[in-house]
Amino acid sequence: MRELPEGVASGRIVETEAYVVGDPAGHAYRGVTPRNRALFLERGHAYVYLAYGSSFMLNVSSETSGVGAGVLIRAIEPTDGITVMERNRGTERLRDLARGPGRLSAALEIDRRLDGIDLCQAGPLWLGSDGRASGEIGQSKRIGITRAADRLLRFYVRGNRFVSGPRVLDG
DNA sequence: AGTGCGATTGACT
DNA sequence: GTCAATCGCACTA
Repeated sequence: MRELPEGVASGRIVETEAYVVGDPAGHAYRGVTPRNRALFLERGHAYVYLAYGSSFMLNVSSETSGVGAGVLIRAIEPTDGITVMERNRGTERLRDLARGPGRLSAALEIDRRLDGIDLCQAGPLWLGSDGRASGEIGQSKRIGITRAADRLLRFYVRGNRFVSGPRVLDG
């Protein structure tokens, strides 16, 4: 859920990637730095960084305080605040609003200012559950990385059209 | 202080 | 399908 002056924008998370403890592909692999410090916060905090000079990536810290690991949120299925997201993305194509981590951040106006916030309590950005089943979960290799590229740490709602990249086959 | 490189995207052939 | 833009940051010296 993203709380903005112009209203609430939110959606269901349909695609994630895990960057686990001891993972050479993870930003926490080489220890704490100014950029990745939020990965070492208690699970449920936001780690936001800029990739390729233009795209913000939203992650959720996933271990206890002092241990670095996180989950990258790669896509959401938009449910509320569609108009706001359309304006932020410069398109009215629903499927393109938040399919991909950079697009998701653009749609929800996520940037470094949200780095380190607690996503488990109400605020400018937070996570909630509507109690509904998410659907069948597929598993695959992570997208766009070179190290530890064969690990099956990407998870997505199988067949969901708001998932970026492969969404049917495992592996 | 300088350098190389991405957890991507959008434009283009 | 291919490819360049773009810049903060981690790494080397």
